[in-house]
Amino acid sequence: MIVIKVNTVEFAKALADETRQKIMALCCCQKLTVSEIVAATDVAQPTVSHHLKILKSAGLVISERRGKEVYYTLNQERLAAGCCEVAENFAPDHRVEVVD
Amino acid sequence: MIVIKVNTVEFAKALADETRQKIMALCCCQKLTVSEIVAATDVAQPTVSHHLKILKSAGLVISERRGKEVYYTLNQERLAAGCCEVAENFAPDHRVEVVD
DNA sequence: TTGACAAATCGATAAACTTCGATATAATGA
DNA sequence: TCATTATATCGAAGTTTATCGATTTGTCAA
Repeated sequence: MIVIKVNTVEFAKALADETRQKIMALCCCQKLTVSEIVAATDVAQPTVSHHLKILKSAGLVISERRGKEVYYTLNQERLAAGCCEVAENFAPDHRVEVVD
Repeated sequence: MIVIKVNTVEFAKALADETRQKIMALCCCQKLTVSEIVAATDVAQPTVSHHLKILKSAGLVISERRGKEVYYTLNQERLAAGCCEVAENFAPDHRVEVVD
């Protein structure tokens, strides 16, 4: 079993924005280009790129260039690990786990 | 079974600060007065009160006045619920649950 | 009711963050 | 090479947030 260590402050900061949560919900189960995310949200392209950068720094999205386009998708494993890490740190009386 | 609905943006914002995470870690398993939290952290009393207010708004701490002092303790149940809510929203392929 | 202590609120300041227009970089096809 | 399209970076403006000193509020005991 692989244990992913997550910096919980960086993790929480990455989540702590409505626009980023929208982006995360969008590319949670699919790969989307920046343009597609821009079209699906109400923010400008540089803003989307900015948020994607923050999410990427936190390890919460994975990117993959295909020609001119870059596809982004949520790193669900990392997200689940972050949630568990937070729960472990602050709610030790409640065992929160990834059940597979 | 009681399902606690958590606003994930407010939840993440409440977590998204190092000082608040320190405070949460401190009063995670015990009741502490504001003075005790001030003594244990490196921040001024008004700052601690400010952070406690944010945590309380998010439902993450419970307070209880006893005479002149106010005791704060982390609401672990709420914290675990928030973690699960985030995981459910953004990592639906990974089942994250509170295991009791 | 007054004095003392704990905690909350106020007000100001500085730092961090979000947003976007303008511009730069990257990739492709003509 | 040049034009075009996609994305990233830059720089500035506006907003939010963290912090703390000063003050207020709440509680109790004398």
